[in-house]
This record gives sequence, C-alpha cells and structure tokens, in this order.
Amino acid sequence: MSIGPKQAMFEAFASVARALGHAHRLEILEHLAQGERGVEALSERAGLSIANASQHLQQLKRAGLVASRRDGKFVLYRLADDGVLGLIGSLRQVAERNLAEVDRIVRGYFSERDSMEPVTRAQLLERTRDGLVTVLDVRPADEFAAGHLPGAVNIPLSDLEARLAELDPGHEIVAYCRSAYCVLSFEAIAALRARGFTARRLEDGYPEWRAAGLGVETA
Amino acid sequence: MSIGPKQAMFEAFASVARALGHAHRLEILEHLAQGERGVEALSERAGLSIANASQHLQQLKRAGLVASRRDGKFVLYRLADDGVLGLIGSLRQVAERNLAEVDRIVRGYFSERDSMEPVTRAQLLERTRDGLVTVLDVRPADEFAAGHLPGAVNIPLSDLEARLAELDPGHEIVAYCRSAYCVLSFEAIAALRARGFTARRLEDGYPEWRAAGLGVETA
DNA sequence: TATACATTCAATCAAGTCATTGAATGATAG
DNA sequence: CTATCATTCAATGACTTGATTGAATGTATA
Repeated sequence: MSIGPKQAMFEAFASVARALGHAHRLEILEHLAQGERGVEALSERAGLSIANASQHLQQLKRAGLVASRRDGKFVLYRLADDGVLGLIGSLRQVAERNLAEVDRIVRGYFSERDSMEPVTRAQLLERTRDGLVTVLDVRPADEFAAGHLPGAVNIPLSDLEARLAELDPGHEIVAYCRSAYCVLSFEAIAALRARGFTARRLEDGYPEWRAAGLGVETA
Repeated sequence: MSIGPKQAMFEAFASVARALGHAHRLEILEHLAQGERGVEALSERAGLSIANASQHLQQLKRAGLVASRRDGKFVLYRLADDGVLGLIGSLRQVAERNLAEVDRIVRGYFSERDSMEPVTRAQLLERTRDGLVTVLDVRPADEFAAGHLPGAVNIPLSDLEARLAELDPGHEIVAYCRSAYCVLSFEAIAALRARGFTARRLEDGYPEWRAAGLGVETA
C-alpha cells in the first residue's frame, strides 16, 4: 500500500524538523546565520570533527535548510533563505514559552548576567539616531567584518578587558552577538556592569537585524 | 564534563524540533489545531493504535507542543498555544520553498486538482462582505461544530455528491479545510469544477483563520 | 464497593541515528 | 599529470526511537 499525498507531505515536513532536531546542527545553523562559511571553520567553531560537521551539513542540505557552493577547493555553506531564520525563531519562541527546561537554564545562567529587559530593534534604532548609545558587537572580528549593525564598534569578548578604554563611560552600551541567547553578549554585559558601565543587550542577534531589513555595514 | 548554557539551550530547542520530526505527530497536531480532542478520536483519525497515539501525545507534551486536561474518564489534548501554529507554518514554508520532494507531491497530486492560486484570507473577507461567495467547509460535522468561518456552509467531502443541490451555481465557492494541504478541500474543488461550479480554495485552513483573529462561529 | 472503560506504562524487537575511523573524490597548484 | 589538500563517503558499534503487545492505573458508574 502506497501512502497518500497527505502522509507524503507530513513526511516531507517531518524530514525538515528532524534536521533541526540536533543541538550540533542548530549550532551550525547559528553560525551560518552570520554568513557563508567553509566546512573547516564550522567544524572548529562548533567543536566537531571535520567529517562529522560535513555529515551534519549534508543532512541540513538534504532538508533544504542550507545551500552550498564550491569556491576553489572549498565548499561554502549558507542558509537556504531567510525563512530558515524565521523557522528557528519560531522554534525558540515555542521552547521559551512552553519548556520548563529553558526557563531553568535562563534563570540559572542568563538572568544572572543580565536581569534587564533587552533593547528591541526599534528602540535601538531610535536611540542611535539621537547619538546616545554605543552599539557594541562582541563577535569575533571575522564575523564582524562579514556584516554588522550600522555604526557598531567591534570588541570581541576575548579582548574586552584589554580594550575598555575605547568605550565612552558616558554612553549607554547596547551589546549584541549572534542570536538571542548567544553567550558572548551576556558575558560582555556582566563584565561591563562590573566596571560601572551602563550596558544592556539587544533583543536578538545580527542575523535577525539583517533579516528585518534595517541595514547593515560590511568591512 | 558538563555542557554550557549555550549547548543546553540548543539541546532544548532540538528537543522541540525532534517532537515535530515524525509524520504521525504532525498529523496529530493538525487535528489538534481544529480544537481539543481525546486520545481515541485522535488515534482513529490518524490511523494509529490507541497506545501508539498516547505515546506520541506524550512526546508532544514533553516538548511543550500540546497541553492536556482530564474531563471525567477522558484526557483531552490541545495545542499548547498559537505559537505552535506559527512554528508549523514556518516549517511548511521552508519545506515548500526548499524541498524538491514537496514540489513533486504538489505537482503530482494537488495541482492536478486545483491549478489556481488560492484565495487569501483578506480577499475572502472582502468578497464575503459583498455577498458574492459561498464559503464551504468540507471538514467532518464535529470539527465544523467546534468552530468554523463566519457564515460557512458545512458539507463534509463524503456528502458532497449527494448535497450539490444546496449550493448556488451562481455563486463562486471558496472551500477550506484543516490546513493548506488538507486533501479534503482539493478533492472538493475538483468535484465541484467537474460539475460546472466555480470553485477555489482558501490559502490555508480553519486554524490559521482563527489564529489571525478574523472571528469564528461555533454551533 | 465492584466493574467498566479510557489512558498510560513496561517490555520487546526492529529500525534508525550518531560519532569515529580510514579510504575515496575531486579540484588546484606545482 | 602528479601531489596536495578540502571534503565526502563507507563501514562500524553504541545508542535512541518507533510500533506492538499485554498489564497497570485511575476515574466514573452501577
């Protein structure tokens, strides 16, 4: 007995969901959301062997979540389209609202470092116009170079201690990173507060800003 | 070695995605999107044994996708919130845009029965105001009773042939069903066209209409 | 209180997924 | 046209998931 079109569609949708159903693949997607990347770069950042990363990437590709192109000896992967960002955003939203586990992690780790409401994209746009804030990008320099918020200053988290002098203590700092729960911006905010700065984080990361069409700069 | 908060969050998000990663569970969710249902009703409609349906429901519950309450001897399940509809919608959108398999199924089955662009919710609202269309709900009577589009006529697909006389041949018919690719409305449209009616389908189903806040009627 | 009935649990087996290893591709550079 | 290097493939074993069966739980009615 062959399955009907209804089951075939459900099976197709399920195959996409299964591709999202692994922490390593979600992490790879977060990195790809920053921009195109090669297999080796992704494997390093996600802490995977190259062969393992390659296999996860191929699963993501089969599911239509990422696309790839060859550039010389390298194969560069990217998100298939901005709909994938929306899908991951919905996933996060549902998990935030309905999973006690997420609440536990947020309370136990993230809220310890930032008890304040995040700044929304609209609020940040408004305040930047008034010149009242320093927008701080705490991602590694190569990700910053590939694209960042207009006027943002790049101080990777690892350099923050050493480069505090570059920040104006009179300005409020709004820090952002790769995504809503990217650890870098939370760490940055905790460090800055400890030094007496006024610091808050952007509600989510660079990819969402870009996808919202609010304009980006590249190096 | 304990995992950090970043990996823990990815793991939590992945657990939600995994719950969506099975055709039977997606089908169960489609039925729950119509309204609250007991285990037995769901198991019948999805073609599963009761024990199997119960286990899938518990996975969905653990993932925060559905909630349940006890009513006498029955346990009634429902979607956890409307965010779940949004998540499934994103999933469908990504699959539609990026999976060749979906394109194949749509071409091979659905477009054979309805080659026309679907009517959007806004278009339908407008035309109903002018009294130009018959809104046809082809779901089973109990789903219709639990909630339907304002002014809709209920003729379950199984009764359609016998009840064609109830439909005004001068009106355009807009048929809808459980969701965008619900087979019932496609079959209804093919049958109606064959009888000389002008028939189109709504872009998606009852749950999306309700979630859009456009108003519903109950029996 | 005993019985019926809806649902869940527990145990089983088959099938699928994951990470690792080492070999195989396929493109560039000499 | 051979060597090199990035990536992918194939095979393995540990682990997880899915469906089935029959027993257990818990609520309502006689």
